[in-house]
Amino acid sequence: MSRQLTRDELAIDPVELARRLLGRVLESRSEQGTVRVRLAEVEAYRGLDDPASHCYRGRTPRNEVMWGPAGHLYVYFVYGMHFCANIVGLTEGQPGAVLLRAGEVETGSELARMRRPTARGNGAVAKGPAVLTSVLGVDRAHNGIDLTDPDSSVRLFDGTPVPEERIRTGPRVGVAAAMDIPWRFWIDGSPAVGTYRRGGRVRAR
DNA sequence: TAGACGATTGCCT
DNA sequence: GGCAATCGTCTAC
Repeated sequence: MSRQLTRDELAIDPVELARRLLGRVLESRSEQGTVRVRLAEVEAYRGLDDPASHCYRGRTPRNEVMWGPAGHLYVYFVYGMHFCANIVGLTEGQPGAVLLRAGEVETGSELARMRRPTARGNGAVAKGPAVLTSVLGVDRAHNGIDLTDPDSSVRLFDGTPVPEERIRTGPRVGVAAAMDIPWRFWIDGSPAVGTYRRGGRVRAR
């Protein structure tokens, strides 16, 4: 069993944190069972100087968690039907977080498939931020949860390290602002990482 | 208080 | 590859 990460290890710049989170294992426990996902794709959002970040326009009730201590989970609702999960980085008073985009299901693939029967990748991978949250069973109720607390239902473990040469970086996905900033990190060759889609969604209708 | 829109996904052509 | 679904959050008035 691998070691649970400490708050000190997560209280760093989100860009550096994003790189370090690759290969880490996120575990969610519930009455249904346990699902463990090895993170394969993440994106950094650094508060005040990043126009794509939820914190760019200041502190609001929604982004409150991002302003708090590192190692907590920031979950938000998007597009009227999906949840996305972030891990808060930096220290208190300095907003910033890392969006969890995709991962490989290590434990509980049956439960994962049950939670997301139509998901791409048949339960072995969680490809996409909203797929990742539903596979883990994470929703609004998990907003603000402490990933470094041994008693939490969602916890973060050190997993297996990723060799530097397998880490790739590129522009963030689906954000219209600051598209040129290469703050997306992924593990090269991971089955959980999809093809790149340009940011700046064209509005339908 | 009304209106615009979003860190997405999956169905349909 | 195109685009609809769907609603919480934020901004402007």
